[in-house]
Amino acid sequence: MFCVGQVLSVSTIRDVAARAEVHPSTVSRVFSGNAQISQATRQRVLEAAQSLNFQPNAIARSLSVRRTKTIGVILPHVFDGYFADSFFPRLMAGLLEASYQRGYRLLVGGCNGYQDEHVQALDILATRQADGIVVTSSRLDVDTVGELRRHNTPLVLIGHPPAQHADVAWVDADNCAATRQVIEYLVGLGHRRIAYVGGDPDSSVVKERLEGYREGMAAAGLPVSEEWIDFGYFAEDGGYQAVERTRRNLANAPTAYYAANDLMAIGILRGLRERSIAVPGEVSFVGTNDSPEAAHLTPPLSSLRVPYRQMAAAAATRLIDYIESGQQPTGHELLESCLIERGSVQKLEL
Amino acid sequence: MFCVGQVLSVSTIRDVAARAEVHPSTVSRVFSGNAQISQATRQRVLEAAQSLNFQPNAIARSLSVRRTKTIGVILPHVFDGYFADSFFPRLMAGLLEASYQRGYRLLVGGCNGYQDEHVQALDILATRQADGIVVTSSRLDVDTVGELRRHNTPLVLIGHPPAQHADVAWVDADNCAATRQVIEYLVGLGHRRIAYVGGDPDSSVVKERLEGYREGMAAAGLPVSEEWIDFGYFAEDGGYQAVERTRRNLANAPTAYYAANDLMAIGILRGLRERSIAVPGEVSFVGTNDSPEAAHLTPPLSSLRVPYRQMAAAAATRLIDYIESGQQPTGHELLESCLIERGSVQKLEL
DNA sequence: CTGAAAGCGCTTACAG
DNA sequence: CTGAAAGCGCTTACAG
Repeated sequence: MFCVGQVLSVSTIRDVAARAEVHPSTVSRVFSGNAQISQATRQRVLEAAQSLNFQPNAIARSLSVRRTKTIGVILPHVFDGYFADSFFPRLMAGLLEASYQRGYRLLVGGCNGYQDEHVQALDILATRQADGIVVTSSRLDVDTVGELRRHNTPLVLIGHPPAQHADVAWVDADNCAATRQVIEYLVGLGHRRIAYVGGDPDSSVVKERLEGYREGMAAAGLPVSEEWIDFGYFAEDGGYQAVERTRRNLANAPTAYYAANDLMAIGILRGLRERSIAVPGEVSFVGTNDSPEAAHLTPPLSSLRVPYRQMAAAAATRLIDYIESGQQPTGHELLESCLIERGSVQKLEL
Repeated sequence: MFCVGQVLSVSTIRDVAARAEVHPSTVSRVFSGNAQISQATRQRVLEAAQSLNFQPNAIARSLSVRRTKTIGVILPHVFDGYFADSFFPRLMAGLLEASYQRGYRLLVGGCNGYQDEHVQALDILATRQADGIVVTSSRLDVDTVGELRRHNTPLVLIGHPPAQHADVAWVDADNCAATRQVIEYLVGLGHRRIAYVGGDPDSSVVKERLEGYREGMAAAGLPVSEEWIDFGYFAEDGGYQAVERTRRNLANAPTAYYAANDLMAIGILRGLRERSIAVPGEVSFVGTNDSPEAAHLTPPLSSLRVPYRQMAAAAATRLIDYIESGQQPTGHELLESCLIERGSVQKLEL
């Protein structure tokens, strides 16, 4: 075949060995780094390698050492909303940052729904394409963690583990506590009727936040009307509909909304506007994630900033630590969220 | 070592062979799919595999067939802005979608700047960790494409290739034509003094758009004042500063702005507001990317929607086609952008 | 349709 | 410090 330019590293360890007049194992030793090699032969080998444009084949090495320096992650590529949310880019940034630092790469696979997630993850692990996996979805209806643990696979979870897998390694934000603090903040501003608009009720974050909401209300001695609790499935339109559903009984209508993401908060804003409700004069609202759009809304959206990037970096670091120590990961980390105060919240005028 | 649960596929092809009482090569044949195997022995092998929880080791297979079913992509994880822009998630969604469909996975590596990009890419390829690579950045000051081509490596570029590599495979949006159309649209609404706010002038997209801008102005017979051309480096603050710089000479101030991303458009909006300039009454503006925030600004932002996801999917598909056909990729695709009209643009009242 | 053998390109205990 | 050998777990031309 006719080829222009030098083809990618066609040479192997034995070509280099021949040229440097040493045994292939010696070449291997200078490239795997640790072994004791005399300056002289190292020099010769390096020169030979140089001139042959040699780079060790990572796949061959992986087969030999049974390690790929790769960590896996599975993403539900069929859900458009997944990529629109600011969780995703921050997740990737954190994973990449930590992996790069440790000389690892990310093997990313798609999945066509939550059921497929552990299938894909297991495939990656069973076929030895990655050394471990970080799991991001913790849906209560799909036992991804259980499925993976059954196979005794290095895993760290971003998010809380389900109760039966409490001893798995995980890192998460303080969802319950942070939501509770938001509620307390709103209560402190005079709000008494506060709505909670969650995402998908089958996800554990949403439950944790709901719990924080209930705790906050209870701590303030406020009753919770079930009319104030709604699930917008993380979509703009879900937030919009939540307004409708939570304001059927006008006498009991909320004066403040907490939304589990900013997109729903935007939908809530739209719903309030359509009803000519002054924002934040009559009704305040707080979003979650501090997405790029938050600061630019009218009014600017107060939002609970969740440290996704740091969480992802911590998860990857933890996973790599465990991979390299050869132990099954355990233990956890809880990272603090932080409320960014902006114009969408106001003291309630009585 | 003490282990609970069944460990991940410890068995190999020869364990299965022993159990099924066939030769290992036969086991290999039933798993690699193509070979002719009698129903009877296939059955026996499958059962043996089942009971041993066998899954073929992909790394070993890769070493043997010299193919990983993995495509590489390098991301500049050190640039925060990269992950904030809507380009990134759409890129990933498209790459994943196409890869998944073809049974490929993505090997994602970080890079600590544009100079590092081809170093990382080359490393992935030279060490045979991926079968090909999709390159996303085309910076005019760093010859990533040239570096990769020199090594005769399967590559497809998302974006226009630099002139000296015109024959590389690429897919891109119609940046020049689309920008030109935006300008013509603004001209049609009566605007005569139109500003162009680009991103990083060292990136080729930005040049292409600038060219479209100049073409559009020229076609309308309008002069271009160099004061109207500014570069905001894709940052909100860059857009804000562009307002300042383009309005020093008030008599010559633009009545419309085109920004090469939405974030800069948001900065422009802020700059205009601070000067109490009515939007869109006095000044119109158009962004690019139709990011999630665009629709929710006040006024809602008109934006040029670039089909990043489709571009990425097309690039991955093209790359995989080429990998599987064993040829060096060539040819290209140009995908159409689409202007989403919203409230930030108005007919100029004279 | 199936077996036996050589090979993919490394690594690493074992000698010396 | 270096060599010789066996092995990592597959694949695939070559026979039959």
